Amino acid sequence: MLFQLQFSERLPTIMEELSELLLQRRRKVDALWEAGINPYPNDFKPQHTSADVRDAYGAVEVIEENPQTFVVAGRILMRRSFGKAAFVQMQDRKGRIQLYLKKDVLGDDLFAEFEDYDLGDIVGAVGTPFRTKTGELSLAVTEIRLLTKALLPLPEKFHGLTDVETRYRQRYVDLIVSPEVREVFFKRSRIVSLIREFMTNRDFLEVETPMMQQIPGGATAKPFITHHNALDMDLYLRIAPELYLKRLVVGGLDRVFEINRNFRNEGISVRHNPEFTMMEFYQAYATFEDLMNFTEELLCHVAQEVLGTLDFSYGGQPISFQRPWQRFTVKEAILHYGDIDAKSLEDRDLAYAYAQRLGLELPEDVGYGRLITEIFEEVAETKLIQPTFITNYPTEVSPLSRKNDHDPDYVDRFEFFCAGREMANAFSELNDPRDQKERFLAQVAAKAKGDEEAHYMDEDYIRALEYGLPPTAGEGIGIDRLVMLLTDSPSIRDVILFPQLRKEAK
RNA sequence: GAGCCGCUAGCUCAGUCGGUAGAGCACCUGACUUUUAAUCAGGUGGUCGUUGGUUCGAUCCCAACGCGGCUCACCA
Repeated sequence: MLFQLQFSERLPTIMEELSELLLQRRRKVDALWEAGINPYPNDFKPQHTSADVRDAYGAVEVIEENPQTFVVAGRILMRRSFGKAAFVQMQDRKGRIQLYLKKDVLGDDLFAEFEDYDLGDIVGAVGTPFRTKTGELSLAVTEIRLLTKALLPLPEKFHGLTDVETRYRQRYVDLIVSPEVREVFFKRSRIVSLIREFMTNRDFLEVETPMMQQIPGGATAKPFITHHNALDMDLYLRIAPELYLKRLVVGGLDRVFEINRNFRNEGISVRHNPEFTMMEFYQAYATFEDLMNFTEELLCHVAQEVLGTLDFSYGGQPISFQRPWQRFTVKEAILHYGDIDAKSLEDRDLAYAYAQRLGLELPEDVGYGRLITEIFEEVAETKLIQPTFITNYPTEVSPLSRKNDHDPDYVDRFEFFCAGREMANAFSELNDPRDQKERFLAQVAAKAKGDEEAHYMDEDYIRALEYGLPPTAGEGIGIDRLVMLLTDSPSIRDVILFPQLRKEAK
């Protein structure tokens, strides 16, 4: 086995057109094999991380004579050599630690081997902590070993990797050299964990529902289509889990949540990736008003834990999560941020004329509900910098929401905005199967008229409602956008490890 | 899908009013046993995104295309 591996590794390199720089590294690997050294061993077990060293000695000013020995492993990022000694900066999953190597400690042979290491190589080292003249905590290395040879050189140490295309395509390089990028994804993981913990503590059950659906439902969006060969059936990648989660509430799982991907076949922008992560949750016997309070509690908890404060900034704008958060109805927001009086806004034709002045291109027979929703999005959405709940959405644009008891033209729904973006959408659920069927039929009619994003009829969902969905409120929170907000990231691509790009140009 | 901007060494960037390119880092050689973007001396490294066009000559001017960024449209 070892022989085969060495044999294959030592086959003459196919003469690709490689620069001298790249050929040098390959020759080093050949030389290692020839010297009987495996450049890719897998028998070194690190017992500590850089954080263990910091935790144990970071606060110790004067380190005693016989400190603890640490066994660490990581990637070499920097080296400063002095002939018979060298400083090396090594990075592992917890951060960076400086290693100090001396020829008289390592011996001539091992030191010579070390001198052939390159930036980017992965090494294992044994050493004891000490402080350098300048006070930096370092490990005085007694043993070091090459664990993985790197064939490609790392980006420059000072400017790092700034080419955004390379950062997204080769995220592995970005993560190696950009501590602030690592930090964003550590925070993302922490945010998701906190949400999961918060939900679980409130007795919500985490579930997973189909990503591949025969009828894409639960949102107004264009789906991706795929095909199952054995069933010879087209399937849609889900645009939302909503209808499945509510089926579970029918089934008696009356507090459920799911954190997972949705897929929407739409444009890509700093706010949109074709696949994105949502948390959706449903709570029986709750109303959309309960969920406003719930949302405040959840997001304040997450912000406090992740940032240590409720006051932070996004893109240079101060944001305060201090409660209570402001609340407007759709119409109040239009009147507040737009340039139309209350009486005119109530008049469909005058409102339509206003929409035209705003440059909105709407069909002449557009319904009043959709009309004022479009006006709201145009005049108010980007101005909602501080956390804001918007309520009183028209029934026309809310085919899955419960009608308001006092005004059936509006539904018991809110959307949550912050930093000028929609972050969440929630409503008391429509659980009257006959009403739901009529709403679906209206959507089907709209689809027949060419509305690509109108909902499909879902007969099984109606059947589920006929068994009885308890009074329920549900909400979806955009995780990527929340992470953007809490990490001050200008683009959704900065919070998604592998954002969608076109195929790489040759 | 449209508009604008960008693409030069492994990385970060200069540059050529058209005469086939430079720097810093990295790498190689040498000096150096406490550095912090270590320092000092010398050196290697490029089909200037791709394909055409104009021209005696194109990395530079023009066109198309590719990829990326931003804005707009669609949307969460």
